Amino acid sequence: MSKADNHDLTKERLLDEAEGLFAKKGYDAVSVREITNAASCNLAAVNYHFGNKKNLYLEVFRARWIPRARRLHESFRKSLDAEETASPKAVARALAEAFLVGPMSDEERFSHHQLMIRELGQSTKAFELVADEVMRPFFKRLAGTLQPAMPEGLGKDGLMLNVLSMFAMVLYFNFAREVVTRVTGREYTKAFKAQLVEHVAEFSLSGFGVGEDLH
Amino acid sequence: MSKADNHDLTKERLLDEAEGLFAKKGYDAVSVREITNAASCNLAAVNYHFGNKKNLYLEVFRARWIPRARRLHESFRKSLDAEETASPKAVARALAEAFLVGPMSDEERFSHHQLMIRELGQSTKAFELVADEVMRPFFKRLAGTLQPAMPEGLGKDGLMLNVLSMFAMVLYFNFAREVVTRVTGREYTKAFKAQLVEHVAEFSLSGFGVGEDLH
DNA sequence: GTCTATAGCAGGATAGAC
DNA sequence: GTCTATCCTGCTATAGAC
Repeated sequence: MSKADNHDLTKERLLDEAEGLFAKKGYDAVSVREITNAASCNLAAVNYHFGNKKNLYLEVFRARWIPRARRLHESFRKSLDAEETASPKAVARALAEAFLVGPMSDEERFSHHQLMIRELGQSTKAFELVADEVMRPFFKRLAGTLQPAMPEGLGKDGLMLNVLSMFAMVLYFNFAREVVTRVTGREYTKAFKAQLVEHVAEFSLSGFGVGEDLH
Repeated sequence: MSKADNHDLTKERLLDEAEGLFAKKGYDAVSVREITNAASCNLAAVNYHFGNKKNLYLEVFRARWIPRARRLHESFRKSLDAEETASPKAVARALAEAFLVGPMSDEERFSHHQLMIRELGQSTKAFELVADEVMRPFFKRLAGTLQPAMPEGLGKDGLMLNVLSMFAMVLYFNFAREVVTRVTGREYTKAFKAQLVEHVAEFSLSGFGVGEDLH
């Protein structure tokens, strides 16, 4: 293995482990020692590769979170293009599918949404990044796609509130698993996730008030 | 002022300040020094009154969060009883109203939901408390209220998913204010909050699929 | 009950050998 | 690039004066 390879590998491992730990426990609850242990490298590696802990956190967003969000949005777009028309029905289903089942593993999806949630409340630098580079464009585009099919008289605000509500659901069902499981008695099996997709798609579709049934 | 008064006041101030700070920054990001400074008392006060930091956190939930949640649920119940029948329409509106405007100040509501969000992801002792003593009973009862009015063929699971979806919205609009503001361009004024209540009520009502219009 | 002082430890960061 | 050794800051928690 060349030095460059090793260099990259260490850095990548650090990013991977850091993301998992930050997602699970939050920035302040994770120590640099914990991260470097998990990545099987030395304590000094974080400072060498990223300067400091805060910067590692930011880099997790830049190098991992944002690209994944982009992949997620692409996956959503693709399954949408497969349909003939971008009916609200198709949009609702494609979005639910992408976020609740989507192109990533359960672990990855959980980390992804945990990190998002942790940032949504605060106003950190990572939040700015996520909000401006990913969320805002995504919501705008989603609103644009849905707009032609929305009922008359629904203003720009109303449209965006519909989009946000739909997003609120996928977010909740991803990150509040514990509560969902406790209240419904259901584990996140394949069958239950399919049911969730169905539910979110139907619920949002009706919520849009377009008077169209999913079935 | 008697000693007992002072004792209580210090303890109460500690709980108040601790809740605000924990909500804003998260457990690990807040130091005991920060809390005692905010409460204008001595560093040792936390250990004297609560034993240790972790226990203060738990006590914030026991003495502040849970009672407030109960008040919130009562306020919801009351505005529901004022209506003639517990139609889905009335339920949706009352719930949105209670959680988005409700009986508390903006600051208080923000703290309340931030703390909830922070716990939803983890599986801490505070979460157990919140989930078992407050959320589960509330959701069950809500489901019971809605059940008679739900469409035929909607199973127990489907009903609970409806309840959870509705809750997901009020949660999101309360804690993701920054994003909502950035995306809609709207601040959380009285008018906008009224619009949010309207939206959540309408969206959920349609989402329930009961084929009834809010107006 | 409230304070000061401090013990005791874990954290982030760095210097310098290899 | 990676490691060890170490500095220093800031934390929780407690002992003991008042």
